[in-house]
Amino acid sequence: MSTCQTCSNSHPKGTTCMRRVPIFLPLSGEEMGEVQRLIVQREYKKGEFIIHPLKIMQCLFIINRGKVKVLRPNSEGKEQILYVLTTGDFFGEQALFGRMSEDIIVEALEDTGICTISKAQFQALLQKMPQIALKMMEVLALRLSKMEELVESLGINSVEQRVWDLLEEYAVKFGKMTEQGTLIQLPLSREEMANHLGITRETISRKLAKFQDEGKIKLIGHKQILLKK
Amino acid sequence: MSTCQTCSNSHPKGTTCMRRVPIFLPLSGEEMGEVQRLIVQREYKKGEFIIHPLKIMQCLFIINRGKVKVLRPNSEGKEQILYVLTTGDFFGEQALFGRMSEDIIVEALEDTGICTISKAQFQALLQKMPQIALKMMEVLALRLSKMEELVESLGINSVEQRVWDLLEEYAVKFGKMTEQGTLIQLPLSREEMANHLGITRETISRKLAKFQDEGKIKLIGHKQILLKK
DNA sequence: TGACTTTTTTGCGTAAGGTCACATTTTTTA
DNA sequence: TAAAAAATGTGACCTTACGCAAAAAAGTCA
Repeated sequence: MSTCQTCSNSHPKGTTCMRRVPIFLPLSGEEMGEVQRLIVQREYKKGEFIIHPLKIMQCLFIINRGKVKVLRPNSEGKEQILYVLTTGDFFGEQALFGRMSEDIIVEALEDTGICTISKAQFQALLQKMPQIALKMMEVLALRLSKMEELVESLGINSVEQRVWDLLEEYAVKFGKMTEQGTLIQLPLSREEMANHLGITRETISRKLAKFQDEGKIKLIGHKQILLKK
Repeated sequence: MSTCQTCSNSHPKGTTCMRRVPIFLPLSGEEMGEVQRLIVQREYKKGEFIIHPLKIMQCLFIINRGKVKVLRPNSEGKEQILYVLTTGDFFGEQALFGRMSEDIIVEALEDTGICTISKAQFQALLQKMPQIALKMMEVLALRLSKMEELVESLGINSVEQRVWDLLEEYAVKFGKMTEQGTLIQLPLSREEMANHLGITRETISRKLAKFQDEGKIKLIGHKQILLKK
């Protein structure tokens, strides 16, 4: 299922994954070493569940490599995708505050390496190194702001606008500049994108086809889109 | 427009508004007194803007009495209501982390008393009393969870379900138990509720009428709803 | 209390997205 | 590389909420 090893073992040269994690950036080298020893590294295969109602782990997860999707399923089998998280992002913070992370599911979108710290150890860490709490608060505030943006988009933008906004977001996060425009490596399938935007698979297909007809984008296979400039 | 006075002045008997504010609960009596001296109390009339793009104040706002709505307007004049906040809730935390609070508007829904602490002073406070940061982080995580719920609702629930969920939420927050059921004092107008749920004024009217026909609720004037048991 | 204003309700036609069924393309696997 | 599987695209039809307009109800103020 998943192998365990200390994070430092996997970086023999001493370059640690912690440098990529914003919430640990304010720490001194010595403090980082201390945190390092608490971290357990885990590996997840594409499609594997990292958090699942049937698989409860009370710890903080920090993505070292790869991508995950965070989603809430509803009773009728539909699912709302909340985030796509990648290197340096954390999740599982709900569990740290005693709140059961209700029905959140986190699934690996590709092979993913994750650092975990147990709830108890992380809470002790917060007491000892309050800088982490400050930084974490900042990241949470940012994520909140992001979620507020999504609410605005779901609430007042037209479907077409929502799809376009998503492309622009992905262009920034997953795009590479080329001569013809920005080439986006899509992290989600059509169905998953639809589940993020609160629409259906068919609708997103139609909107993308429309954008292509209008010359705004070029669909390349199913996993790439060229956003023309 | 708004009067200023230290919070302690408005509570001659020494009972301070701070006791109602979760993020200050972990503080000792002495620490509370210290924070108290940094607080400036302001009063806002119903309909007055507390945060507005044209009225930038870099501070943390804590509601002492009353209710406010937090909303994001879009370019076409529509507005998405994000939260209704009340006694003990805070807002304006975005500004504390250097992020411009883009286009957020906060407006008083009724006459409201608010405690404010300047950005600089609050940041110093966080350094000095890290318990506040821990508590604030917890509250932010809770609010994030709330926003995720709203996204789920906007994304996958039917309009009818959304309206019903809102009634149930208000029943908990603003309802009083009576013999016939829960009497809800609505904090928002039909239009505002619609702006929260991403639908139109007319649609929410129709759904409420339908619920009434089905015997689930009883509309009492425009500002009260009886949720029958 | 009565006139006035604001908010809400309701009817009706329309547009937009959902649903279903099936064709097509891409990706995966043998 | 070919066959199988998975994902995506497309057309026809249907449902639902929107938008406009006008009526009704509730709230407000002199």
